[in-house]
Order: sequence, then C-alpha cells, then structure tokens
Amino acid sequence: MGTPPEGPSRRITLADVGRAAGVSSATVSYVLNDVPNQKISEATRARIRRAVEELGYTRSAAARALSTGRGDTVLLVLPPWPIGPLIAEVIDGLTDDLGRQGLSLVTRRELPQRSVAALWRELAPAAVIYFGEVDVAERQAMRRAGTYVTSISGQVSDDAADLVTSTTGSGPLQVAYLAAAGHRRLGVAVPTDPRLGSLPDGRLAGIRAACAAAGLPAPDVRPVALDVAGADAAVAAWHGSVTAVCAYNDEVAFAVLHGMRRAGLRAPSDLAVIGVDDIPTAPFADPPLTTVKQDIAAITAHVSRLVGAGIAGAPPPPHPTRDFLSVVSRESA
Amino acid sequence: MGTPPEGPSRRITLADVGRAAGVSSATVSYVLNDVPNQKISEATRARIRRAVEELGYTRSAAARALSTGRGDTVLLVLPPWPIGPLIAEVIDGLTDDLGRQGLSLVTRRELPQRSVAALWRELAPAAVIYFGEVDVAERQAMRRAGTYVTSISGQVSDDAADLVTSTTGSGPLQVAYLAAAGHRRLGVAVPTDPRLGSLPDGRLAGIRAACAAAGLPAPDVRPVALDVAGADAAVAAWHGSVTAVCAYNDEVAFAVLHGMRRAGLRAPSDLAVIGVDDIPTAPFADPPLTTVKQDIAAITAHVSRLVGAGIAGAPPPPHPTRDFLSVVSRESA
DNA sequence: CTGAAAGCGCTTACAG
DNA sequence: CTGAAAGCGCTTACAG
Repeated sequence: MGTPPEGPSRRITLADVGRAAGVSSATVSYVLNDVPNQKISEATRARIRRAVEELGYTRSAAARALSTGRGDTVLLVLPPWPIGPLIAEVIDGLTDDLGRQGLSLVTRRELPQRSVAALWRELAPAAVIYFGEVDVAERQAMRRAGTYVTSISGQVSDDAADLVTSTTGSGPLQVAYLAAAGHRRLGVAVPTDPRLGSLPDGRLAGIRAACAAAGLPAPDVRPVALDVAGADAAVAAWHGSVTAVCAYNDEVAFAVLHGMRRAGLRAPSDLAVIGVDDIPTAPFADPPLTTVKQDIAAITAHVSRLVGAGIAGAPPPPHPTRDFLSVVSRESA
Repeated sequence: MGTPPEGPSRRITLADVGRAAGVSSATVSYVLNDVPNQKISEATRARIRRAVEELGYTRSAAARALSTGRGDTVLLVLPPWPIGPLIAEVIDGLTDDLGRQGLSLVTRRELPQRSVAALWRELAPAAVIYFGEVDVAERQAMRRAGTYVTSISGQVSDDAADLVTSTTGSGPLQVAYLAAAGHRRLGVAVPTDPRLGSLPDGRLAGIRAACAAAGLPAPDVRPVALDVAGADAAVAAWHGSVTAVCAYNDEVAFAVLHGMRRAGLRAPSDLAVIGVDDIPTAPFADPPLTTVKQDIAAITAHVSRLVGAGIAGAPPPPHPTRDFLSVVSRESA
C-alpha cells in the first residue's frame, strides 16, 4: 500500500550508538573510522563496537558523503556499445574487489544525452573509472575536484599518471600465434555494429602494426555482419588469397565459421580462425574456437588496487608486467 | 599527483544559484523540484533556471538524500550466479529507463558475506530490485522504512502487491513448441554450475508441469557440464529413447549440439534441440539454434514503470498480458 | 583521553 | 508570492 512508513522504523544514528556506549557521537565516529592520533582506550572501543553490533548500526552513506564532500561510491562509466559477457565480468570483479575496500561500484551507461560530468557532480564519487577514451577536459575538472580518475582502455594512454591499464595486445597476440603456425597472408574480420565506434580501429591498428613488425604483408580487412549471411562475401574473398583470419571477437569468429560452413570450407585447413574473448560457447564452436583470453579477474584486481591507492593518495601499485592475455589453443587455428 | 584539490573548485550550491537569481535557496529548491502549491512567478522561475544554467549547478545527491531520507538511487541486487549477456541487457535497460525518470541504477552483487540490508541502510535507495527470491523479513523491513521493493523473478510470487514481473514460462514454451512438432518423449539438459542454486529447479518444474499438462510422459532430465565432454553421456542416453531436448539455456544447448557432433548425430533429425536466451551466437550454431527469446527491453521498461509508480506511491501500471516470451525458430528444432 | 559545536548542501513546515 | 530557520546524520578542527 501507499501508506508512509510509520512506527518503529527510525534510523539508528551515531548518536544512538554513542548514547548506548556512554560516549559522544564524535568518539564513535573516531573509532569507526580508525582515526589515528586519537587515543581512545581499548575498553571504550570495545564498548562502542558492541553497541554498534547490538543496535545494528550502519552509517548513512549520504551523511558521510555530505560531510566529507566525497562518497564511497566509484562510478564505472560504461561505453555506449553493447555490453558483452566480458564487461559483465568486469562489473562483477570490480563490484567484488572494490566492495572489499569499502567502496560501492556504481555503473552508469554513457548516453549521448546525459553528461558524465553532471552525474559526477551529483554523486561526488571517490573515483570514476572509464571504459575507453576519456574527455581530457572532463578528466581534469574531476581531478581538480579531488576525484580519482582512471580508465580501462584498449588504447595506449597519453595520461602518464594513472591511465595505465591496457587490455589490448590481443591483436598482436593473434598475429604472433598465426605467424608461429606458418601463416603469412592474414585476413581480419571486423564487426559492423556502429555502436562500437572507433573501438575496432584501435584493434585493427594493433594488428596492422604487428603484421608490419613481423614482416608479413598488410592484412586483408573485411567487415562481417552478425547475421547468417554476414560472412559469406568475406569468406569468398579470403578463400585462396588468405590462409588465416583474425576475428575481432568470438562472436565475429562464430559468424566467420558459419560462413565457411555455408561455403563448404573447414577450419583450419581451408582457413584458420582465431577469436578474442573466450566466451562460454567458444569450446563448442565447430571446430572448437582458438581464441585470445583476457584475464579479467587480474585486470579488475589491478584496477581496484589502483583506485584504492589513488583515493588514499598513495603511490600507485606497480603495473603488472604480464599482459593479462593468453591464447587458448583449440582447433580452429 | 597526490596533491589535494585546491583553487577554484568549490562546489556550486543552491545558495549560489539563489544569490545569482536574487532569491532564497528555498525558492530555488521549490522551482527545481516543481513543488506544487508554491506560487512562484514565471519571471522568477525563468531567472532561476537561467542562473542554474549559467552556473552549471547540479544538486548534491548526498545532501538531497540526507534531507529527504531517501536517495535517487535504485539498488539492483544481482544474484551470485554468473552474469550472462541477458543480465547485462537487463542492467542496461534498467539504467536507461530509470535514468529517464531521474533515478540512478546501482548494482550490487549479492555476496554471502555482505548483507543486502546493510547496503540498503547505507545507501537509502528509493527502491530495491531483486533478481530472484527475496528474503521476506528483509523485504518487510525495507518496506516499513519506505523503500519500494520488487523483484524480477522466475518464480510466481506470493507477494500479491508488487512482485509481479515473471520471466518464466520459457520451459512451457519449449515444451509446447516441441509437442507441436510432434515430439512426445522429451529430454531436459540442466547445467551443473553450483552457483545457479535452485534456479534450474524452477525451470525444471515448469517443464515437468507442461509435459504433464500436455499429456506427455515425464521428461528425461540429465545434467550437462559446460565442457567438451560434458554432454557425451547425456547424448548417448537420450539417443533412441528421446526425440528432443529442452536445454536450460543456449550455452547448454551449444554443449549438447557439440556432444551430438562428437557422436555423429545431427539435429533435428536424430535429436531436436531448443535453447533459451537467443544469445548472439545462437544463429551460428551448427545447426542454427532454435531458442526461446525474452523481450528484455519490454521487461525492463515495465519494471521501471513499476518502480517509478511505487516510489511515487501511485498505483502500479497494469501487468502486461503478453508474456515477454517468443520462440525464434531456426534449424535445431 | 573525550566532547561541544560548526558545517556539509539540501528540503520543508511555517510564518509572513 | 517568498524567506528564515531547523533538521537530516555525519566529520573534524578545536578546546579542554
């Protein structure tokens, strides 16, 4: 029913705890926040903690945010492209990892209408994590206001300070794997979803650079739509001219494999195919899909540490040397 | 660097806007919130709106939450099971739809350690949306405190008031589709992931009931692990004894199809297979997967309306009569 | 070793 | 038609 709350539902406050423990609310705040240089006896601390326990006190995020000028939330800005299982995993990992540090992950889709800056001002999050490119001016404004800003990005960043986490290198890894298997003429299958924006370009650049570095000819890049006939033309063009194709991701790889089946071609003999992501169905592709896997758990763990340190004003943790990337070799390449 | 914010980064407040517009902060608050019965001249309103614009004012979520006792956030409690593309879509849709109502979707994974109630007290969200079962006591406590609670659930709910959105029926739909195609002896492929908890049981119950209602014999239920050999035993057992299988979801269907390939069997002639979800790669299965699709956009739109009405204390929107479900018929069944 | 008090930025009866 | 003022629940110099 629409009846307003009534009766015994008053919120338990710091003052309530203080009263129960026989101290002021300030003291409670001190012990709850482990404020240093505040010599409070162990006995008092224990009494306070017990009162907290007994009353079931939880502090108000709003009040805390208001008085400190900064909340315990971390804003993850989701790009407008479709959220795949990978991003889901990232959200997941970040929620867990940050939660362990007392931070609440808040997710916001980046929409053309609503500016991130507006949401940022409203929420006053402790940090914001971008997923991809960051507007330089926006980032600076946030930093000036004391918000830690970082990004999980495919691009190499120009922001020396903390935009460090890179999840690329998948393209080069695909190329290296195929080159090691003796392939020299490579195709690249790029998706056609316009929502992906310039994302495929970055991946593509990585592949092109890797080909050049390895002394391979420039790859034969072709769009593959995610529908049943999407790969037909590309497969026809590749067949004979190219011996292996790097797919933008596993979904595109599935489309390519399907196109090959329609053309009576087999992987890897007629055309080797390698994906990116290792989605759950990758092992059940026909043939089972060789793909590049990102260690999402490691990525989120690192980003969480980065954010934690950044908020505390501590030096950032050393950037992991390994690349969070590996190829899982199955049968398609 | 770790330097604290300094210089011209003071936050713009209601009072600033009031000063600029030559009114009190209270008046600004009134026009910004469209408070009724507060006869403020159009001229004043315009002046205020211009000041807001010029100063780039955005109100502090924390202060607002603190003074109203309720934030503009909506907490979506994510179940501990793995987040698939479907849940990602739900998050997505809800973020969009609720955002349009001025509400911020906040997502929290349900973890064994951290209680939802604690987070709820901290955040003081306007509403919480569960994904599955809700603890009755917890729900009541939240409601008593004025938080709107609802759930997107597979189970039919006992909570007459507002736990209305049901996303099940996929099982019965699978059965109906197969029965219409002349199948009578059905298999069911259930996943083995322990994180799914009792979820498959609900689906299974639906399938069993549908079989009984359609006069079909009880289905032959078998677990299918999501690895390469996972479906082998089940496929061997089903072959000959059963003519079609309902997979718990598309991923399981992929595993079954893969097992069939390993056994030299073809769908649908040897065994028809139908999934649930219509994941992006479903059209590229071999053969293309027939599956039950949920209209996520419609679901999130409805839930958003439900939440919006619930928060406002308005009567809930009529429950949509259609079931958000349809089968997309491809070749596997 | 601990507390009184101001302040964070809003909302909202209440008074005029 | 509009404003002064109390209050939401914290944090944090400051005083003792």
